[in-house]
Amino acid sequence: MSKKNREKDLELIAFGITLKNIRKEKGYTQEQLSDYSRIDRSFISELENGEKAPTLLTLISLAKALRIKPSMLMQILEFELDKLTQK
Amino acid sequence: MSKKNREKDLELIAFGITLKNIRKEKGYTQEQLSDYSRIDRSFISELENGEKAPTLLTLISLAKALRIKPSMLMQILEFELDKLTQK
DNA sequence: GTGTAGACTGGCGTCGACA
DNA sequence: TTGTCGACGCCAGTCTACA
Repeated sequence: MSKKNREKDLELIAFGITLKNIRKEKGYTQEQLSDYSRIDRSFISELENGEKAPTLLTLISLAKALRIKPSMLMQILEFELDKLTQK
Repeated sequence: MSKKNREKDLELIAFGITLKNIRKEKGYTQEQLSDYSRIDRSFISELENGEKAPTLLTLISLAKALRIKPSMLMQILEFELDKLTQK
């Protein structure tokens, strides 16, 4: 549809917030998470800022590295998304 | 690396099974799900057969079309994945 | 420790068609 | 109704580098 005004998707913003929060709770740096998940650090940075959309496999890799279930990650994402859409 | 005989990822197989099961439970055809989610029908077919990996946005679109929470979809995926890895 | 930019490769996702 | 095929655009994801 109207992709002219490329504003970032709220889902990606919510995912970024979720990822960053969990990472910090676990006390990891982006670089450590990159090592554990084998996802490029610069890409993790972009994910946390809601600039890119991960694939399912990337999502699962990150969840594993964070020792959290993907479904739990999605639950938190939904929670963050609610907060964003209520504003 | 370089697996000549590209065996499919178990995660994608599990996702495909999950997607197909939920779709059938809702009584949708691939074409109907395609209309609701605005994902190409041929791509949905490939997803159900574990041949492709969806992005997070595609995953959420499909979940919405199926009137199920993404976190619930992931829970079922984890269940199916357990069944696959136990064999 | 993080954000970003550029260049690059592979694969996500679309479209049309046919069994 | 679904699987698959070919063609293709665009973006996921990598890598290097710098503030």
